[in-house]
Amino acid sequence: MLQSELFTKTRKEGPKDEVARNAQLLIRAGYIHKEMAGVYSFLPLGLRVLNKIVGIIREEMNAIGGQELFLTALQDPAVWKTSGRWSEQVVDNWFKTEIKTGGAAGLGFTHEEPIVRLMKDHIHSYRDLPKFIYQFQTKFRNEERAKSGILRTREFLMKDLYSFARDEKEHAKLYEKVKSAYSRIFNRAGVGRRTFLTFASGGSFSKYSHEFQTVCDAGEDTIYLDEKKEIAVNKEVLAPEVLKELGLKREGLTEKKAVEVGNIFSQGIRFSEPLGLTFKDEAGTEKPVVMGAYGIGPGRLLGAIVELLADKAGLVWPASVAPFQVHLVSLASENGETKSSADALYKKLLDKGVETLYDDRDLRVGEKFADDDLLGLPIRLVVSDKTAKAGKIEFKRRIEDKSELLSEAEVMERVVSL
RNA sequence: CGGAGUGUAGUAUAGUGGCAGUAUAUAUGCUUUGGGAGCAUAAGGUCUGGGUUCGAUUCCCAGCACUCCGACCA
Repeated sequence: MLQSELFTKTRKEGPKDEVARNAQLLIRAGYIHKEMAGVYSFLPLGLRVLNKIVGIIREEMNAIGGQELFLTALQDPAVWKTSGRWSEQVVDNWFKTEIKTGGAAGLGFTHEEPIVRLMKDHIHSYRDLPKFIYQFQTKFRNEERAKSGILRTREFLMKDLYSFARDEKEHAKLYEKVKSAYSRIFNRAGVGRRTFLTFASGGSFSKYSHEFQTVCDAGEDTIYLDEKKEIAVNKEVLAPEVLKELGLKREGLTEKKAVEVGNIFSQGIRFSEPLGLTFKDEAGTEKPVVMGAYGIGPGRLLGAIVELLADKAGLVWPASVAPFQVHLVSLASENGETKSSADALYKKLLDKGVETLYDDRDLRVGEKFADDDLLGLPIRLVVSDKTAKAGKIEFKRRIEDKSELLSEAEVMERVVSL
């Protein structure tokens, strides 16, 4: 894409109404726009990152047999009344609204109720199980306090996966599958080294749930991490008997702030029973389906990546989620020979399928490089009179300080293999 | 929901009970081109409503918005 045509502008200074580093940088770089407290729009660059993250999650969900669907954001009160979760006393962060012709609708904060009701039409026999069903859907939560930039918002995209199993034993297998899929997702998204499986409170149907916590100072959660075993315990369940059960020693744990980028939990028959999602087993006995629910917030994960990897100069994206792989920066004046060779290189990169943002703007070097650092694309290629004279192209990685002069063939080889 | 704070130009910031300033961004012209250069000109602003006052952007009250700390987070 031509940067001269990109409608978003970078800013030298961050907004005064944000403190969180993720929002500061993402707004400065033109990736997101704040609509209201806790409500953010994604602009072209931000949307590209978000879609990359969604793509990774989708691949891993499909790899374990997940089937994608798209439920509605508007929720029918009836099914929520059946489960008991329409009540403000039970769930206090609903956004509710009225239907013109009478009645009400809620904006979904999760989707167990509608998916269970939906699955009743399709699951009748043990032959119909097990199943993994998932979606990417905007969730609405009327948080009393939005904070931490895009890490905790009132409207956000969520990948929610639901598992349906015949019994606890089968459920346990599904649960483990998701656990490993999640590890792959966070590895691929570039935060794997600092993201840890964390034991958290499980609710009424299992002793623990599991969270995936990315350690960084911006995190809202406090976890106790065993760096060697690479597992952690959420502060909410930290107790001597828990540590004993998990084989952890208090002395071996360090307290860390972390962002909950994913969670997985067993739900047993909490929803299938009241809503009547049952199947007949081999003996013809009617049984409630055993469920699990598994969430990842792609937007929050995006924010966590920023928090974890960004530096003083700006954003830093792993290649797997970067909006473009290459930032081609032309330092040539308009309509010269050097400009032509930069244009030609851009075309070659596109022909090779290399996602390239081409800074073809007629600006001074300082501003161009400052923008380059801020935008955080993995590789910067510079074409200038200097490089043209040497018959080379300057190659620099965002995470390194050094740059090197390479031939076009060498450059192509490196960027195509990304 | 409890506590604290802040609202001045697109953005970021000064300042004052009496004509509201700077930087940056924007527009135009000239100069300039390896780390946000320079000169000139132009356009652009006191959150909303009430009160005190001859006069309020400034003081007071309310509202709204935003931020931070805490509580909450299925």
